[in-house]
Parts: sequence; C-alpha cells; structure tokens
Amino acid sequence: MNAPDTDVADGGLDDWRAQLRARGLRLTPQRELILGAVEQLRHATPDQVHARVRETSEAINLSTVYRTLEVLEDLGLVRHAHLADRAPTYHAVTGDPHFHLVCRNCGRTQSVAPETVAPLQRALHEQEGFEMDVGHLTVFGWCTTCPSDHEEHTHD
Amino acid sequence: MNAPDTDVADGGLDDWRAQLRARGLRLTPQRELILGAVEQLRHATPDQVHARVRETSEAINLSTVYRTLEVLEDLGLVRHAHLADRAPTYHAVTGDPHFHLVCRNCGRTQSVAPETVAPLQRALHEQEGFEMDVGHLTVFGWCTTCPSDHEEHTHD
DNA sequence: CTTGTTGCAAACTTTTTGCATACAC
DNA sequence: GTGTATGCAAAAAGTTTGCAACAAG
Repeated sequence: MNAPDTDVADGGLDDWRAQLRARGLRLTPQRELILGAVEQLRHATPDQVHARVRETSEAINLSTVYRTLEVLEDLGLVRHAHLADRAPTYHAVTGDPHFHLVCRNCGRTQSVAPETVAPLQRALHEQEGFEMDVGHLTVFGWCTTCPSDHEEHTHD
Repeated sequence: MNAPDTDVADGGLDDWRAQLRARGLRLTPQRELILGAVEQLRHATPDQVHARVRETSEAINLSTVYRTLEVLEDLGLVRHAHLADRAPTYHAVTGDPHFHLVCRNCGRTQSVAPETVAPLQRALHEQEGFEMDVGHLTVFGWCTTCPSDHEEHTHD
C-alpha cells in the first residue's frame, strides 16, 4: 500500500539530495541511512534511530544522529513531535501530513488525517488569530478500545 | 467527576491541605510556597518555580521542587504541559480547565477555553474512539498578530 | 514518638560541543 | 585541495535517587 510512483514519494527522494547540495551540504552515507531509518521506523526517538542505523553500520555515532536529524528537519524531510513526556520522536514527511494521538494507557500512537482538526484549526484562526502547526500536534488521552480502559496506569 | 462545588478556586485553597492529610501526607512550608509559586507564575518550568521560591526562602532545594510538583500534580492541584521542546511547564488547576497555544515566533503562551476543542474532541471520540485529555493539550503554531509574523526568530 | 519530608550530593539520562581526522565534491 | 561531516570524548542540561537529619502530626 505504498504508491511508490506518485509524485511526492519519488520526486522527494530524488530531490532531497539536490536540496542538500543546493545548500552546500554533503550527501553522506550516514545521512542516507538516518533518513531511511526514520522512514522505516515511522516514529522514533533519536536513540531508536541510532539503534536502527547501527544494525547496518556499527560505527555511526549518536551525535551524528542528532546533528543529522537537525539537518533533515531543516530541509523539511522529517519532523518531530513529543509523543511522550520526555521524548522527541521523529517521523518522515512522506507527503501526507498527519498528527498524533497518544494513549496514556496502552502507550499506543495513532496517526490521524489533518481533516479531523480542520474545525479546530479554523476556530483558532478566527477566534484567536492563531495558525496552528498541525504536523507537530500531539493529542494525549485514552483510547476507549484500550484493554484496561481508564483505570490503573494513572501516572503520567 | 469534578467540581463538587461551584467555586473550586476558593474551596480548593482550604481544601487541599485537608486532601494532603487525608492521604497521610504533610503540609510543609515548602509545599505551600511551591504551590503558591506555580499559581503566581501561571506557566513555569521546575527551574523557574525553584528560582521563585528561592526569593522567599533561600534554602529550598531543586529536588524538593521536583518531588513537590509531582505530589501536587497527583493531588490534581497542578498540571503540566510541554510548552517548549524540552521543558515541562506547570500551571495551577484553578478550576477552569484550558489548553495552550504556543507561538513559535514570539514564544507567547495563550490559554484557550476548552469549548474551542469540543468539535475535535467529539470527532476523535466518534471517529477514532479516543478520549482526549484537553488540559494537557498544547497547540504549536504562529499567532497572526505576531510582531514579526512568520520570520525566523529563534530555533524553537 | 513516628513517619513523611527535606537538603545534599551523587548518579543518570538526554542532548550539545570542541577538536582532530576523514571524506564528499 | 577545500571545507563540510564524522567520531570520540567530555561537558551541559535536566531529572532522579540514596541517605541521614529534620520536623509535622
């Protein structure tokens, strides 16, 4: 279900290398691996990305991951959101924007299409003069289909 | 299941000391100072709370602030949200719940009444089977009335 | 008195930085 | 060759924990 040959997926892949060079930056295996890892993992912390790329290349350093994530985010290729209290998680910008739901109970992360926030987006724009950044949005709460509904795990 | 009385702000002040004792916890000057600081500062990081209480009492320790914030949050007297990328900010639960808008440009924080998210709340409930935690919600974006509209002011 | 609470210091976790070397262009 | 990126190690920043002394009830 990946529709590989639609515009964004393909064009983006070819394009980002060009973007790098256009900025005087360099295309390194580390950067390719790290972007690949972010795409595969869907949602991952810097540490998880690091672990993933290490499966391929042992030598890649954590600080390189941090630095690269910053570059990639700057290029608009990845974004991050805070899916847990103290954990930035990065995800690839594959073309379709989305925001996240995080269940305090089961910890599950769910991606939701931006249309769902459209009303809020409109309301904030009109009532508060505020333009929201949908892609960074994380909504915490509880999924009603959750195994152990609302009880127990009352810590944050 | 809240608002046992109409006015929490007043009843709450008298009440929280009772709540503490009811749990076998103790009312200490540190705890009063820290709660007071959170209320006055509106939105503050643990470090800022620490700085504030130190103005009154030099000896209060940062770890006490962390521990106390946890207790107060547990009692439902304060809540925290992530208003910046790496900074939990605490605010007092004064009775009326609200969520936050944070401008990436001017850094300003704005509190908004929960009614504004009601449509989203409903949509998530119906479409995704997800009950959102409105009080913890933080929406990032840009205020259109912002001095230097969409410029790059800082690195988030 | 009893037991929760605090201060202090040290341990931890996560992220950033300085620098010499390596490598993309 | 030139200047960007990387690896490594050490430093920061933020948060947690063990423990003895202290104090609220």
